[in-house]
Amino acid sequence: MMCQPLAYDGVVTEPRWLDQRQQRAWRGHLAVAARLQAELNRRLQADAGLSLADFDVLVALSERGDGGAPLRVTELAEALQWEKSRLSHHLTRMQRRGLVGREDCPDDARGAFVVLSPTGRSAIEQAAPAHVAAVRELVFDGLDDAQVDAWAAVSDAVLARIADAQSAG
Amino acid sequence: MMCQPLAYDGVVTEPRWLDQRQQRAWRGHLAVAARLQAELNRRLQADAGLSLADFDVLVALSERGDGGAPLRVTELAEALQWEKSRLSHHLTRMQRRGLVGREDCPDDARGAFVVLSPTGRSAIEQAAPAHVAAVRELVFDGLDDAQVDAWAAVSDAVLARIADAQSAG
DNA sequence: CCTCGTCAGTTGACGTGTCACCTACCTTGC
DNA sequence: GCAAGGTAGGTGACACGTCAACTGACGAGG
Repeated sequence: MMCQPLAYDGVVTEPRWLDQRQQRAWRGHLAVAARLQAELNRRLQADAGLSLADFDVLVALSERGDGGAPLRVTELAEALQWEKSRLSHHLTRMQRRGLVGREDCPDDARGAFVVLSPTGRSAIEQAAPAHVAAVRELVFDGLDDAQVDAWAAVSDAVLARIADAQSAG
Repeated sequence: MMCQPLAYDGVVTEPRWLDQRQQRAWRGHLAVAARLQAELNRRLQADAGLSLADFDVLVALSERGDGGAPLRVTELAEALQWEKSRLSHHLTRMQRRGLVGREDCPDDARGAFVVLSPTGRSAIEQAAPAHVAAVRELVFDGLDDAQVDAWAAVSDAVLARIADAQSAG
């Protein structure tokens, strides 16, 4: 990841790169994306020994609860919007650390279930409150409702354009 | 990086995670950060053989121009807001591909200059227009001026809180 | 029942990022 | 001039992501 605020003026002059206002927003977004991720990751690592990726996997698993049907790898990948390959690698690492387990799927011999281990469950339960607090502290405590709505609208607009580009591409 | 839209409701109930509006904004931000980075990276890779990280390094170098004093590694790290270790690794990889070179620094025998090779210069000059176009297409063509300003304001507010948190330790 | 296309999931190679640590050099104070 | 501490930069180990290729199982058509 992770690119950084740069003006680009040295290499891009025609057609004009971005106007002043756009450049400010763009650099802001890049900086926020990079630092927020770094800071949240660092805190989560420091006080729970988890990465953001671990956290997301564990949250997705714990949301099914013990009662529900166990999650298939592909379902989990869908929920996380991850590539299957990335998830497979990550599950291998998490399995090595005892956070999750894999189980055979009786209905489809190709398939596999992913299950939350007791260790994984207690890790996520311990980690979540501090993570939530960090997001509040670093992000939402500094924004009013109107800003939050405006931000969401921007995100929706950008996501729509990305989706368009990909379906057209 | 890159975490994904998740509700977290299963693990976080008290104090209440985020309200509806905050959750929408948060998930939006995470999705935008992840997909925009992925899409821009993919395009840059596909049509110029560069990663976003390569691009940023090359832009920073090319902004000094041939006339200016060559960049010290630490200066470059500062400009990019990268850790020195990360930059050192990345320069090694880029050097292997012939995009940049390192030169001894006469004033300080510990130091090193980073220089843009002809290959690197032509790579960045070729890559920049399409990258700019992609940012326009995916981001700014879908936003009006008010949205762009609002977005920048949100970024500034979040960055300020992150900076506060870090200086407070 | 067999085969051909597809699907679930894994693997290996490789580029990337971080942390901890190291070396070589500079600088300051004596 | 020299010891002590700081600085510039690099290195190795390891976690993470992506791409392409692979294995084995499913499932529809003949």
